[in-house]
Order: sequence, then C-alpha cells, then structure tokens
Amino acid sequence: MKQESRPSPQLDRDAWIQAAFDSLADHGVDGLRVEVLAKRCGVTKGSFYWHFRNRQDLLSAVLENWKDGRIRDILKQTRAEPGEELSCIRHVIEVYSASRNRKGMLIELAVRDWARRDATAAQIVRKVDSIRLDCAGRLFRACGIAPEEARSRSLLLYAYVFGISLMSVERNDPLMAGQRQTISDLIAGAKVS
Amino acid sequence: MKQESRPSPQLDRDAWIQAAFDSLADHGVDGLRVEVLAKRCGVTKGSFYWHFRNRQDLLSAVLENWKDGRIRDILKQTRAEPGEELSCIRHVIEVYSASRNRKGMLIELAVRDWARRDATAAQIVRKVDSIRLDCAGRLFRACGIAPEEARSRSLLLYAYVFGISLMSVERNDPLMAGQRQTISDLIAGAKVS
DNA sequence: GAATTACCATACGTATGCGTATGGTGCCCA
DNA sequence: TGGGCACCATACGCATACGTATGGTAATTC
Repeated sequence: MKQESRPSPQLDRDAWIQAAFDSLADHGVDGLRVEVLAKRCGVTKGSFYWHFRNRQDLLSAVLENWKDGRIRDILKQTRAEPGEELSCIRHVIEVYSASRNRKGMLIELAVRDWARRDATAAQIVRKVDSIRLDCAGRLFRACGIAPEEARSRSLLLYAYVFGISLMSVERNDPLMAGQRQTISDLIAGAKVS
Repeated sequence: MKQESRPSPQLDRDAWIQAAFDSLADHGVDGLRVEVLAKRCGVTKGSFYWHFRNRQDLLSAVLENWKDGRIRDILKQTRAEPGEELSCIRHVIEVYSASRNRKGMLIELAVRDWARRDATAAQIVRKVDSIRLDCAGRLFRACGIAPEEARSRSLLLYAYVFGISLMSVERNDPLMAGQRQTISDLIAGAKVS
C-alpha cells in the first residue's frame, strides 16, 4: 500500500523535479546539473539515472510541469465574478509585480531565458503567453474595453510584470508602492491624477 | 606608428571583448567560455591569457564596456529639443521594443540574467537603470507630467520594453504594429481611443 | 526464506574547460 | 644582425560533469 501522506524517504520522479525547480530558480538552466542536483538531494547520480533516462529527460519533465502549473494558475487567477473584473486585473498585476512570489518569478525568468536558446521551451512559453493574453483580454473586455485595446493592455500588463522583475529596483521600498499603484492604474485603465 | 584604420590581423583586448559580446548575446554568461571564444576567433587560449589575466578579467571588462556604452546611448537618445520631448519618448519606446536592435536587446537580457547571480553585475545594472529612469523622467516632466507620475511612467516604459523582449510574440506581425502603437500611447500619456 | 524488485552507491571512460608553463615566430630597433 | 618583445601554439594538471556498468541493500512477494 502506498503512503501518500508521509513523504517517502525514497526519492521519486516528482521529488527530483521539485529540486530541479529550486536549482532552476537559483542558477538557471545551465546551472541545472544532475550531479549537483544529486548532491543537493543527498544522493548520488546513480539515483537520478534510475528515475530519468538522461538530463534532457529531466528538463523536458520540468518544462511540462511548469507549463501545466502556469496554465492552472492563470485560469485560477483570472476567474472573476461578474463586476469584479477590474479588481481581478489589479490583483493579477499586484501578485506578479510584488516581491513575494519571488521564487515563481525567478523560475519564470529562467524559463524565458531557456526559451531563447531552446525551441521546445520557446514553444511552451508561447503557449503559456497565449493563454495569459487570452485570459487577461477577456477581463479587459468585460470592463468595457474594445477588443483591440484589450489585447494591447494585456500585452502591456504582462510585459510590465516580467520587465519590472528584470529591473534592479527596490521593490520593498515604500516609495515604490505609490509608483506601483500609479502604474497599475495606467495599465488597468483607471484615472491616474 | 600605430595603424588604427586597418584592423590589425593580431587580436587586441578590444577584439576579444567584442567577440565576448557576441557570445554573450547568443549563449549568456554561462556560455561565455574562453576556449570556445578562442576557437571562434581562430586562435587558441594561449592568445587569450596574453591579453587577460583570467576569465573574470574578461567578464569585468565586458561589464564596464557595456555600462559605458549604455550610458552613452541613453544620453544620446534622450537628448531632445524643447517641444520634441514627446516624440523623443515615443522614439525610445520604438527603438527598444522593435525587433531591430535585436542583438543589443539579447545582450541586455543576458546582462540582467547575469546580474541576478553576480553582485558586481547587479550594481552596474542598477546604475544604468538609475540613469535611464532619470533621463526618461526628465522627458516626461518636460511634457508637463508631475514628477511622481513621470517617474512611474518611466518605470513602466523600461519595464515594458524589457518585458516585451521576454515574450515570444511575433514582433514582426503587422497586427502587432497597431498594438505597439496603442501601448506606446498608453505609456507616453496620449489618448488611446 | 529465497527470489525479485526498487532504489541507490561506486567506479569507469570520455569530454569540456580553467589556468600555467614553456616553446615558437615574426617584427622592430639598436 | 641579433637580441628583445609582442603574440600565439602546445602541452600539462586539475576539476567538473555526462552517461554507463555493475554491485549492494532493504523491502516486498511468493
């Protein structure tokens, strides 16, 4: 009988994948090395090659896992009650651009870096982006914004949240809080001044 | 007498740095290896270690070179005649978000990826960001925008242009042209609809 | 309780990459 | 014209990392 509640002392495939996400966030794809990962897991690579055919096998699994998680997350975060679409948009902006959820953003950036040099990763990023833009666009249209502009604002929204993570600004600065609010207003389409 | 017009058949320090930028754009910092670089230059690493103490020496030089180039570029691009500030802003947005200048953006992204794991790189990126925000803020204020909002719009501007480069959208799509225009309007503060 | 299975360690060969040491070659200049 | 210098090649030792082969162990199964 399988014990699912208590984490097994043995490593399974998913445990390796989760550890891979940690390494991905900290060191990027290039820093994701199986022997290093094994050391971090307290085992040797003999274990790794039991669960995975090779390094690429792990990378593919990481990508698929990331894709599924992102899609699930998007659908969850953009599900808004009628009339709550605007606050939903603001919430999405806030969740992504805040300094919390830092690890998730580091993974996001690592995957996008990955996608610049790997066709498979690029394809998955395109897919995730496509869904994100669709979901956000739906929210904007529900706010009464024309389809064309809704798509533009969606693009601006995600470009902003990813871009702001690339910039070395102090995101915990209380002075930044007001600026983030202003930017959120600009993207969401509210009045600023 | 030094020949400056004709490129020397010998490699000098700057030639190595330029080649390093190519490698940086294509493979990131982690892919910037001295033996690989030497092969690309048609020489062996014996040449490299003549011009540089070690790999870190090259990386530091690349960083400094990037910083100087960026600062020079910012000052040049944000120098606007009185009354031309708005078009100057739009021009900055267009230059960065367009698919041309692709190599420059790849280097930009590589350096920012680098900065996430290296304190020196992070410091230089902060410096460049600071100057960029100051220069853009000056343009916005010249357009009659309040200092607070000017800073927010500057932040949005650069976050957008870097973020859009992270997204795998078809930037050559003629459909995208209209959206980029709409976004440019939103950032610059023009009317959209 | 013997055999099978799941999981992991160890050892090996190969490749890549760093940094050093040393040797070679063409050019400049006294 | 011969020594010195700038520039580069070659060879070495070392470290890391991939993938494979094989051996070990604990738990499960029959």
